[in-house]
Amino acid sequence: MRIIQFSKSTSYALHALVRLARSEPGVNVGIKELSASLGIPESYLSKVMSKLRQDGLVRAVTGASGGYELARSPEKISFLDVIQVIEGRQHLYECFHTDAQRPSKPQCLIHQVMDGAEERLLQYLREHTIQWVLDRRKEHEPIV
Amino acid sequence: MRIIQFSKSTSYALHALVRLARSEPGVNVGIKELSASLGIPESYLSKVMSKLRQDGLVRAVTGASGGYELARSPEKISFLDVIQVIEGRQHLYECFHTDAQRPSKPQCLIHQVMDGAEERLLQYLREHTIQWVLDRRKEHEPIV
DNA sequence: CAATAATGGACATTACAGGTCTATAATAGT
DNA sequence: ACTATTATAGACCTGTAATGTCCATTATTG
Repeated sequence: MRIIQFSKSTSYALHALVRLARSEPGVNVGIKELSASLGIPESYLSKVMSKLRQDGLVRAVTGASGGYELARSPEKISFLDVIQVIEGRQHLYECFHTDAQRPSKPQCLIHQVMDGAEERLLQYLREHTIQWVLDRRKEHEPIV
Repeated sequence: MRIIQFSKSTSYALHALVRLARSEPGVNVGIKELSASLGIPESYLSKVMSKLRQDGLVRAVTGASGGYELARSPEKISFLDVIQVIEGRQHLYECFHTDAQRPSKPQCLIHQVMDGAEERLLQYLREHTIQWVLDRRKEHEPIV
């Protein structure tokens, strides 16, 4: 049965963004340094970073001494932002009979419950940002 | 990237359970009737029902005039129960570096956020049961 | 014994996650 | 201008999971 779990790419993206948020502003971090410090395959991480750039979460500079930096401040990048870029914006649940039988008719009750559950999930992810991680990070021993 | 969405099987299972909950107690509903009334391929639905039986959500009787019935009352079957049977009990998130580098060490902060989000989701699914659907069903026109 | 019905296994198909490699374009330093 | 550096986009490969079908077996009722 389908694995209901965020992809590795999401994990990669989140860690990369925290890493970028920790570097001096205005300093580009190259894919080599990024992948080495996080332990992620370089060629694959570059795909993920490309996607983050296309969706406006990071800026990229090509050429010597180029690299990546955050496109906006860490408190403006929520977990939900990152997840939606990587995983897409599909809903958590789709009734097997949607589209076919009811074009935008009132949802069935099962569907309503699932949408309610999704909203709880999204709300929490919306409320937590990269900055949240940075703040907590100062307190404990620096895990990530 | 991996689709973060419940499988069709989960949708099948939820609809089937609501259907069983609506039938007279003590009456077995056969796979033919079940699949016909829901519009689900019979051979595939039987797989799903088998799984529900193995995990104790329904009882099955083989042989003539056999079929399925709920193993316990609808208010004791939560959405979470069903989902965990079908999708498994994996966590919504796994850091790409778990196991390998930190055997049961304190989670990284990203992990903590994701676990928090998961808990909100699970809580909502735990609070909504098959009976919840039956109750609401009486009010509106019977959608599902 | 015969008809009915669930079970379990094998199997086919499709899609996608994860990953690699390469050619191309852009940039900084010499 | 040349060269080294770096991101980008594309093609390609592999394994695995979701969906679904089919069949042989087992169990139950009449």
